[in-house]
Amino acid sequence: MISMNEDVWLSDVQQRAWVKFIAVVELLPGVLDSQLQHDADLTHFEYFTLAMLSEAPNRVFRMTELASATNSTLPRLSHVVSRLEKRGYIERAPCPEDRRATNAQLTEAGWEKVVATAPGHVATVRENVIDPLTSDDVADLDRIMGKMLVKLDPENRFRVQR
Amino acid sequence: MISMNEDVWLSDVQQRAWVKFIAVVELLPGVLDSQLQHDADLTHFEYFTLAMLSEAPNRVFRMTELASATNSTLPRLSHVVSRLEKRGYIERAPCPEDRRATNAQLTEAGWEKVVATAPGHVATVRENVIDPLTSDDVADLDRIMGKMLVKLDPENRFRVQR
DNA sequence: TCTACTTAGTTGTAGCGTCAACCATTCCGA
DNA sequence: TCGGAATGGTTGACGCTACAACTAAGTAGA
Repeated sequence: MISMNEDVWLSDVQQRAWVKFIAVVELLPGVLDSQLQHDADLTHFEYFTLAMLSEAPNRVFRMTELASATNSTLPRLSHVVSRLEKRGYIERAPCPEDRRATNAQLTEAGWEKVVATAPGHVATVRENVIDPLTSDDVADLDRIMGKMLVKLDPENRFRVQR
Repeated sequence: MISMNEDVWLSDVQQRAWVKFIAVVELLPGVLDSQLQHDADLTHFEYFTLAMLSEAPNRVFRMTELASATNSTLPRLSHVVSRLEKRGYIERAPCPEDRRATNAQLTEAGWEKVVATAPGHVATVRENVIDPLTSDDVADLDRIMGKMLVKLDPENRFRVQR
């Protein structure tokens, strides 16, 4: 587009990689969302929130921590937690140590929801992302995404192992 | 989560790659959107729509083709084109060959918008995606995303070179 | 040529995310 | 200890997307 000037646009090789990458970035969320919506009546973000809680000590997170772990803003998380609370998957409780803070606790029903939902979700991830790759590909993917994350998430809010 | 059973979840290596990858998939759209919103008052999808049109023969696409090229549904595209039309970047015209169809034509103002917006967008792509990678990484990224696309976009709606 | 089906596109509605405004609590310096 | 700033979180309004319903035009079979 515009010109192939290397200062303005990308080289052919870079361009081809970028076009494929952005296509995947656009397509993948839709695939994950439809499977979860269809099979569990959850958005991917809702599932991800429950999954993060399920891995936390005592299945509790403070809202700010949970927002960080899911890379969401606090308002977004607050809305989502409200919905999940209405459905009985999460309970809110004031944090004793800091009375400004709120703890989000995964309920038993929430835990069971994650357990019931995970296999289908994992199957979708396998089918679309992992299985098409060789083990060398997976290692390359890990390395490349790690490099991008340094730029995209310098504070490591997502708490990814680096 | 749940168990490390290989049939249900992923191996450690796969898990690490997946966690990083999904983090990038969540973070990248926000980065692209903020830059474009801030510098050009466009969403990434709006920019992408204009960019696809700018590369089309005569800068015209039928709505269905444009929806395919941008991987959007027709309703979504219709709304977006309506907005871009109000801003003078696109014009709609009935298609002479098939009177059901509508042609979306990039206007001169739309072309100039793309030309003015592209450098900042490309700089963002470079900074966050391309520059952190070696040329070997770029080649690996191209190969890996190509494999995923076979699953995610079997019809090649995105019309990516394979 | 009549009818039923398919294709192309638009519109309205409901739901989710962003942003700004707001309240409560805690921290910190004078 | 008092007042301002920073932190933690919620709420409401607005904008964008998905979904469903709808119109219009083309297609295919009897």
